[in-house]
Amino acid sequence: MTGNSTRERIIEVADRLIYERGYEHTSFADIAAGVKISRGNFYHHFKTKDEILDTVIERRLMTTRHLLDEWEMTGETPAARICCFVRILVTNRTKIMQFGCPVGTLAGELTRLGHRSSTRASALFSLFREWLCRQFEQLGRAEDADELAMELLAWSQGVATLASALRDEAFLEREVERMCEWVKTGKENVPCGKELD
Amino acid sequence: MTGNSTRERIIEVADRLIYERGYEHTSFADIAAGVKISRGNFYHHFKTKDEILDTVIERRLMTTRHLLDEWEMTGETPAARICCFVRILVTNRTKIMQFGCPVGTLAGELTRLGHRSSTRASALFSLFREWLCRQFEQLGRAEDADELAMELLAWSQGVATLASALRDEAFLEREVERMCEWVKTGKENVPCGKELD
DNA sequence: GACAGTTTAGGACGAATGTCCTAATTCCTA
DNA sequence: TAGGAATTAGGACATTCGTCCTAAACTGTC
Repeated sequence: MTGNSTRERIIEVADRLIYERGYEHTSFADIAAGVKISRGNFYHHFKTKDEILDTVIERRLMTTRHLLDEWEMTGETPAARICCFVRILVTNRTKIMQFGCPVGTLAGELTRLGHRSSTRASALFSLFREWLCRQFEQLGRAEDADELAMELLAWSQGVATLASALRDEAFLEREVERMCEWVKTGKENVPCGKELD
Repeated sequence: MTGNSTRERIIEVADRLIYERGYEHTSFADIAAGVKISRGNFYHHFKTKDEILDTVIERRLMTTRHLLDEWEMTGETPAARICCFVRILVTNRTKIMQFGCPVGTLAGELTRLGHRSSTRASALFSLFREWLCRQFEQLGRAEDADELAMELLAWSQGVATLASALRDEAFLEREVERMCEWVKTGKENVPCGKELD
C-alpha cells in the first residue's frame, strides 16, 4: 500500500500507455510488460480492464485538481493564472505533438465508443472549465465567464489537434502567445493586426 | 468495376466504420458483416487492412476536393464560401456529437500510433487549409491568409471536440454563428459584447 | 518455526484478430 | 456453348485479446 506499490506502478504505466496508444489499443500484456510483472499477477490488482481505466481517470482528475489548486495559490492576477493553463500546451508540447491532448483524446475515444466511463473522462474538461470560469469571474467577467472558459478550452483543443496532425510546433507556440494576449487584452490579436473587410 | 461493385460497397462501409469506431477498432469481420459478404471474399479485394485504410483516405480526399470545388463554384462572396465550410459543423452535427470530426479523429489516431498513413490522413487538413487560404486571399487578406485559415481550422476542431465530449449541441451551434460573424466582421464577437480588462 | 494472508508467476480458456488457402460458383468472351 | 478469368464462400492458421485458475513464494504474527 506504499506509494511505490505494484498497484501504483500499474496505474502509472497504464496512465502513460492509455495516453500514448489510446485505451482500446492498450492491452493487459502491454501494461504488464511495462511494469515487468506477469499477466497473472495483474488480475490480483484489477479484475477487469475497465477497472484500470476508471482508476486512471480518477487519478487524472485528482492530479488535475491539485494542479489547478497550485495555480490558484500562486497569488498572481487572474489573467496570469489563465496563462498558466494556456502554457501547458508549450510545457507538454513534445508529447502533445506526438499524442495529442491527453484530455481530448481520451474523452473523444470513449465518447465515440459509447463507453460507460466517457462521462467521467469528460469530467476532466469540466474541471478545467469550472476553474477557468472562476478565473474569468475574478477578472470581472461574471456574466459571460463560462462562455469565455468554453471558448478558451475549444481554442486550445483545436490548436493541439492541428499542431499534432500537421506536425507544426511553431503554430502551437504562436497560438499560445495569441491566447495569452487575448486573455490580457480581451481582443483577438488577428494576424498582421488587420481587420477582415 | 461499376459504381455499385462489391469493392465500392466495401469502401463505403469501411469509411463509415472507420469514422464511427476508429481504424484500429474496426475489424475485417465488422466490415464484411456490414457488406454482407464472407471474410474470405474480402481478401480478394484488399490484401491487407492498411490497403483498405489507404483507399478510404484517398476516397475522402477526392470527396473533399469535389465538395470544396462545389463551394467555390457557387459564385457567392468569399466570406459566404468560408461560411459553407463553417456550417458543415451544423449540417453534420448529429454524427459529430457522437463520433467527433472525421478529419481530426482519424488524423489524431494515426499520428498517435505512428502509422505509415498518418501523413495522408493529415493531408485532408491541408486540403481545407489551402482552400480556406485561397478564400481569405480573395477576401483581401493575402498577407495573412494562411494564418487565418489555420485559426479557423483550429477553432472548428476545438468546437467539435468539446461539443462531443461535453454533449453540448447548443455550444456547437452558438460557436458556428460566432465563426460566421468573425468571418464577416473580422472581429471576434466576444460573448456579451464586452472586452476583457 | 508454524501458520494465515497477501502477492506473484505461469499458464489455460474461448473468442476475436489479420492473414491466407482452396474449392466452388458466376461471369465474360471466343 | 465451351473455356478461362474473376468473384465468392468457408474455413485454417498463428497470434493476441480479456479473463480466470492454481500453485508457489513471500510477508508478518504468534
